[in-house]
Order: sequence, then C-alpha cells, then structure tokens
Amino acid sequence: MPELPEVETTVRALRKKILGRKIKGAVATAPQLFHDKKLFRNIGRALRGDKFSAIDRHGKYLLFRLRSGRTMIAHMKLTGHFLVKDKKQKANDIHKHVRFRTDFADGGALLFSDLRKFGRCWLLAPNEVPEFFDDRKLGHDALSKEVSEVYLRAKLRRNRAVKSLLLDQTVVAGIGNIYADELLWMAKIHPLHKGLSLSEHEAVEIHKAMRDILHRGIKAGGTSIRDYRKPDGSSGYFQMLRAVYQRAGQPCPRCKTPIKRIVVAQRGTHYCPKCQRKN
DNA sequence: CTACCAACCTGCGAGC
DNA sequence: TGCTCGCAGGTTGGTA
Ligand SMILES: [Zn+2]
Repeated sequence: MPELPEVETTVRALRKKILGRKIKGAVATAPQLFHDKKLFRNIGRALRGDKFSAIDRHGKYLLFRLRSGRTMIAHMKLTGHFLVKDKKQKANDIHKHVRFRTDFADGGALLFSDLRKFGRCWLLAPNEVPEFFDDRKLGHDALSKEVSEVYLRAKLRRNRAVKSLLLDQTVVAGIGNIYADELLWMAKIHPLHKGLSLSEHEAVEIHKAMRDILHRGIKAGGTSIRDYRKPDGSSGYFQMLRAVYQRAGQPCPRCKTPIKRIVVAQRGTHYCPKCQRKN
C-alpha cells in the first residue's frame, strides 16, 4: 500500500470532498482498527456532530483535524484505502472490505477499506499528537524542506544497507518498498551499498532521485498494483512508469540487462545489476 | 548499534 | 479441480 505518494494523493482528494460536512455517525467493524477497544465500540458517539476541518499528512500517516480540536490519525499499512461514497451511490465490489465508515448528515460517507486489516486509527486530544510522533521517533517527511541534501546525507551515514535506511521511518518518513527500489535505480546505487560509504556525489544523487520519484508518484496518483485506489475508486498509474519494482527477469529500461530480485531488510528488492553496482 | 524473525491478516498465482 | 507454498505499498516488538 500506501507510501507517501498514495497517502498524499488520498489526502488531496479527501480535502476536496469531506471538509466541513457534518458527521452523523460512525461504525467500525474490525475490532483491531482502533487500538482502544472502548473507542471501537463508541466511535459513532465520539464523532457525532463533529466535522473534519483540515487534513494533513506526515510520512504515511493521515491526520484528520476535527472542529472539536481533536485529531484522528490513520495509517493504511499494506492494503488500506479511503473511499468517498455519495448518497445515491450503491454498494458494490469495491466496498467488500470496508472496516470503518463515517456517515455524514447529507447521506454521503467516508469509508476505510482494508483487506488485510492491518490499518490503524487513533483519536487523540490536541496535546497527544506531538507525543504520538515523538514516541515513534518519526523522521521529517521525505518531501519537507527540512530534508535537504546535507541533512539526508548525515542521516544516511550509518553502517547499514542504504535501502534499509530509506525504509526506516525514523531516518525520513514516507518512503516504502516500491519507491525505495525505484529511487535507488534512478540514482544508480546498489540497495546493499552501506550508507556510511556513500560519496557526497552519491548522496546528492539519492536526494535528487528521492524527490523526483516521489513527485512522479504523486503526479501519477500513486501505484495501483493490487489494492490501492484513489478515494473515487479509480487507479493510479505509477505502476506503468516503474523501472524495477516487481520486474525481476525483465529488461532494465536503461540498459536492457535483466532485473534481479534479492532480499534486503526482509523485503523483496529489485535492481539492475549493471546500472547499480556495489561500491 | 546491527541483523533477523515472528506477528498481525487475507487473497492470488504458480506448481504439482 | 484442489492442495500447498511463496509472496504482497508496513510496523512493532522480541531475540542475538
Ligand atoms: Zn540497467
């Protein structure tokens, strides 16, 4: 699922659709969705009468700001996605795995669909939001101005495989398995290259590729390989633009060498053995 | 520090 | 057809 570009695509679409609409009620159908069992049962009462006043994103987390001052934080994990349904729309296949719905007074609804039920929501008081991210030691958002070339280079200066560092949300928040593989291909860096031994030039290339790939992902509306959908139910198209992710055995778009698959940080990892040499 | 593993869930495609 | 295995956009918590 959802990495930074998918979450950003979702946030942008939801801002246009759900801000200011009065909440009539809410129902959760997967007990594990809310960490708090009591909240799972009472979410309808907790949200009734409130409105979403803004929606923000930090890495892969969505922050739904409520007029009451509270914030509902959501993480879509692997298969979660939000859908907006209007009053007249009939239930259909794409609603099969809805685990949480927020109903608006106008008859529409915000749905959270999540086949594997890994997604999580938290309803927090204003003062609890900073500590939520502090506890997780979440890094700056990958596209924020704080993540400069110099900053990223310093954060990558560790004795670990560069791909594992890029996936580590305490290093920088938002990069996941697809975009890590794609940006390393673009920067021509082997995924097992140690962060510590990156040259200044290589670190600059990674920074440039990271921003470029994430922006392209957003422009494409994300990657819809399996489950991910935009809130209107349509697909993103970054899967058409990818160079290496899940293309093992197929030709590298740059040099035609067959793409290789290895495992790095317990994740399937795809790269071109000719364009991305170790050291 | 680092690396590795199991858990949390459901479904799909490959191979037999 | 039907079974088993491996694999999947993520994170957390445990071990060595
Ligand atoms: Zn190549």
